[in-house]
Amino acid sequence: MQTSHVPTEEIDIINELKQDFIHDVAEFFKVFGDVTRIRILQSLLLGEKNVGELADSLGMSQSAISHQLRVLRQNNLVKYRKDGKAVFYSLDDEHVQTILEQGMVHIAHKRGYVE
Amino acid sequence: MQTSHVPTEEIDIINELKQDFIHDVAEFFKVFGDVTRIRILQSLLLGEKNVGELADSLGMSQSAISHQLRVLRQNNLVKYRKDGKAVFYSLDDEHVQTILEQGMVHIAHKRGYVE
DNA sequence: CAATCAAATGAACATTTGCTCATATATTAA
DNA sequence: TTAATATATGAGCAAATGTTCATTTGATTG
Repeated sequence: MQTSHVPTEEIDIINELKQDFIHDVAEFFKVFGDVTRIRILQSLLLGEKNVGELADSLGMSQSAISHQLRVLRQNNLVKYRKDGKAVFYSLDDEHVQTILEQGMVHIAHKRGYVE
Repeated sequence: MQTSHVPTEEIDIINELKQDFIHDVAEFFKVFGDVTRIRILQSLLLGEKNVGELADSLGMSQSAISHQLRVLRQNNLVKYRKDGKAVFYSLDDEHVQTILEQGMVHIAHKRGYVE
């Protein structure tokens, strides 16, 4: 066991930060782990859409979509822009797109669609 | 509405494949969306470990870890190697590592740890 | 102003999830 | 073979999740 010059209190604080960090990472991935949300994100890959358009194209209720958009919003996966009565949603940043694409590539490989 | 020369039956088959694909992608991300599994994966970033070592280092029961390892196994996030009574687990492929790291980088950014 | 349309929200409910506890399986050692 | 050790698994339960339904909020139009 190695000795250290860092006080145990500070170690505790660091471990707490680490725990919080892990929690946030898991929470972030959890958002990708739902069929409806993946469908929304895929739809937004093609460009911004308002809530009604998303509900129509996915064949789901406005309420269900709105609930899921809140989850996506709160976790910074999408951003939005108001235009009159409508609210247009789009992907937040490149990380979201990268992670989504990596996941799709991984599954495509596992399924044998790609060598 | 555009016309197409592809029979509706085939379109149906394609849409079903698409649905299955989306389902698999969501299922794949769901596996990353749990604190215990993220902790296991992070631990395996440093090298292979057996079940007991994982349980000890994470301070959780052997059963809980084993249950989660099964989820990770079934979804091809980890592979394993038997050695006597012990079973050593390690990350399955680079996609897993890439996705995990992208997620951590994303959160680090969002938290302001990185410019 | 009232009426209308788009989106957000809260409560309720069924389903899923992750743990514990007990037990089973498998491998090695005595 | 029996005992000991490592891992896997099944049942059960509490907590979390995703949808529907009803209602509210907010913005535009008449």
